[in-house]
Amino acid sequence: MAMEKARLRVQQFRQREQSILDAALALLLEQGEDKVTVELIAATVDIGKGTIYKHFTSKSEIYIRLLFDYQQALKTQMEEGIAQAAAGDDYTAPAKAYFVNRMSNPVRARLFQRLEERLIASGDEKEKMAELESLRQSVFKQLNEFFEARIAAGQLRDVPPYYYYLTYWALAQGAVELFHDHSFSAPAKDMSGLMEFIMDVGVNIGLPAKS
Amino acid sequence: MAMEKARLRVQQFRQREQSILDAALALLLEQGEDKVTVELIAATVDIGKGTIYKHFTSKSEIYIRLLFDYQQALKTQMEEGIAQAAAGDDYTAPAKAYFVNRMSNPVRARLFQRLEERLIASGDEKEKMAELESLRQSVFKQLNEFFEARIAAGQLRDVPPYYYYLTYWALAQGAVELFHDHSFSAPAKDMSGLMEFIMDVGVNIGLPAKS
Amino acid sequence: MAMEKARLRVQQFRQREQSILDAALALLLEQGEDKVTVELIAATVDIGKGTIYKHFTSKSEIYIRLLFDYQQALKTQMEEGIAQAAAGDDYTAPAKAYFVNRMSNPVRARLFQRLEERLIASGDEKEKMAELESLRQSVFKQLNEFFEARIAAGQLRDVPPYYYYLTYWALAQGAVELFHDHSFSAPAKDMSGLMEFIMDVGVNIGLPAKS
Amino acid sequence: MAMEKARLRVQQFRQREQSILDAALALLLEQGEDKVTVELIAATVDIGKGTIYKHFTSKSEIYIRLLFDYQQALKTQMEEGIAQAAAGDDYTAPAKAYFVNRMSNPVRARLFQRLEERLIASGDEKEKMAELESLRQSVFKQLNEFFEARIAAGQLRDVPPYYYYLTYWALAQGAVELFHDHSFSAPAKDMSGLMEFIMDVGVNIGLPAKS
DNA sequence: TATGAATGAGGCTTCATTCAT
DNA sequence: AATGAATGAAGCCTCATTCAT
Repeated sequence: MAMEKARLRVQQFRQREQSILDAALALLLEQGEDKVTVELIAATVDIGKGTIYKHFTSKSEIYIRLLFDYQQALKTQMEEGIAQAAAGDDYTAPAKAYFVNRMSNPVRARLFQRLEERLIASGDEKEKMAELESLRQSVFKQLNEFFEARIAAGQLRDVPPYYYYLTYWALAQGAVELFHDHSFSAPAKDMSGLMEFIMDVGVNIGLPAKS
Repeated sequence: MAMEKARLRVQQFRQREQSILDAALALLLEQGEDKVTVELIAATVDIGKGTIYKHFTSKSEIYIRLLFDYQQALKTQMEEGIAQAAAGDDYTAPAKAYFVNRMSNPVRARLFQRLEERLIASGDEKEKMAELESLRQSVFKQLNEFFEARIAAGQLRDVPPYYYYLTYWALAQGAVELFHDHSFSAPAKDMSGLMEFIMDVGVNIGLPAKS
Repeated sequence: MAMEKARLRVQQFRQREQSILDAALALLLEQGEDKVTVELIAATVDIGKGTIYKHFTSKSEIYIRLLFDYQQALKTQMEEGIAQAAAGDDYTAPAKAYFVNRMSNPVRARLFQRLEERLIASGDEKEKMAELESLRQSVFKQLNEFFEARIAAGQLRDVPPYYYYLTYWALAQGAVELFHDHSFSAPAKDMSGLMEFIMDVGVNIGLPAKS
Repeated sequence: MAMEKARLRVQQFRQREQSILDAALALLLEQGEDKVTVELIAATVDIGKGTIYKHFTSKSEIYIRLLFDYQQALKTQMEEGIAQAAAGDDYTAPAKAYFVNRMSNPVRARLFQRLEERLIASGDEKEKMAELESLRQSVFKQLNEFFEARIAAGQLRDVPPYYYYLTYWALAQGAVELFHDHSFSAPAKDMSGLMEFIMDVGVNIGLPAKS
């Protein structure tokens, strides 16, 4: 009975932690990094300022947690994409997985890019940032192997394998920026057509000429 | 005599204005947006902080001026590229012009991207921002015509013309980010090879299959 | 049976109280007044923060209890010293008792000095502080009588008796500070020799010229 | 004319700086270290909070400045005392100079003792603290020479010279504490008599037995 | 009774902008 | 016109104490 209560408490605590993270993310997406203060997050969750610091040691740590969660999800999706490509014959699966992840919420993709930079610039929490980095590197490694295999099989032009996924990264990142930038909403009313076009460019990179 | 003096004074005033802009840009490139304060700019130019406010009504206005100057230069280069393509037979000239401009100084490209967002987010100086926007739209219009002509000539796949230049924008913007992000410095030691690869992808977008 | 349980509980409660006091003192000595938070004390004793407030109404009260315990021990030692002086012929016993008490743990002596001041400054718990004061006054009274007797016996210069013990207090207190201050660790490598010298100065205060 | 104005400005700036220091010192003396906030200082001088930071980089720097000014004055007085002793035959001049300085304002003496500790504990401004230390060491050196000479002349017991001035320091410091501690105001109504008594103890330390 | 999550006043510091000289 | 001292809102973080469970 007492243990149940304790468990409940822990659960509530975790839920609140998640509320803070959710609120922080929502605010960041809506209002941008500069406008989001600890006080605002607290007010949004409807808790006291100090409570935030029971869950996170600093504002930076909130950001780190958000980054981790995002990176973790991305990694999972990428691995699924790679596995799918290895199993079947849809060689474009990793590329698509990446693109879909980034473009399913470009504002978010962009936000995390910014947050990470900011954390690196601030020099805070270097250890955590290193962990985050290793998470990413593990995905790179798998991509490297994937592209090496395709090059070896003569399915792609013979350039360093990272050319492929970094170009792809650039294209997706650029698409994210494109989507975000309001200047382009005027000419490009057909946003989803454009995104498909870009994705098509991406998945065909390095492929031998179509017949 | 008095008029000469006045003219001289006006000239000095203009020069000082340029010094402020130059110093601001240099500092922003070196130290990043967050570290550059009005005081720092003034100290760098070796003038009083108050003097800055004789030239610009706010810090934002300095940013706007920088953005204008950059956008103007970009426009000029793009127009040259388009003219070249119209005259000769290097259809890739506009694409290259754009890519070269962005990649010749990726840090700067990135900075301006950021500054513009920040200004938009802050809601300051909306009128000036609109002017900036119309500058960009004028380039878009020319690009639109250029690509429409090429599509009409059967040289490119028949998709809305803005697909081309926006995809190109995305690729270049992504390359800028790629260049900046330190995560990639590890895998990609051959940065210039990679950039060429990306540019190659860009200029070949929409071209019929190579033989 | 129920009574036994109750008694046991009371005993545990008392023990816990002592644990809190012990931990608080240890932490204060190790880390200094500023670094010791209620949370830290609770964590050290391995109890909840709230529990502390079942034993003490405030952080100040913990300090007060520590002061009391210390003052009580000091009083006992002083009374022994005075008794010894009254019985035998070692007239320096009270002085030595005091000095030994203070110097046996100068860090502690200093800490209590500080704590008391802080409490006075804060104006908290004035009643308790008055009690503490009366404890000290009772020692003063005995010392007064002791020195009066020695003056009457012509063994000491005829000045108000409190001159003696207050001067002695000052010397010991000064020695405590001296011991603490790192500026002096350089010149005074021979700390224990110095302390003996000071004690010697102390016990000889007011004595007739040596032959 | 312009230069005069500029000079006037600088002078006013300095005066304000001094006002801040004066106010800070006064508040520290009246209310104790814990109660003095940057905001309070600003309000006392009747300036904005931010203005403080035009004069000092941090709260710690204010404290450092106060410490320096005090230490400098003390040094000057000590050197005069030593010079006087060297010239004439009042060998007690240094001791008296020190005692007078400390006791002329015991609350202040105590405050500076505390401030210095606090700064050392915080680890802030280590360089400045080192300078302060060297200021003190220079006085020590002179005292060392003074006492060495007196020992060599057979005027004092042959113990390490620093025994003398450190014991003296301890006595004065203890007197400062004594003066401050309200517990003693009750028994010792004749405070100035007591202080004289203590000073007498001090200047006679190590002297051969009086005849 | 024991707990520890929640609180929020209060502290330090930064910096764009103003304004008197 | 040029200056730079002054301003104060706003941000992050700490910690003694309270209170619902």
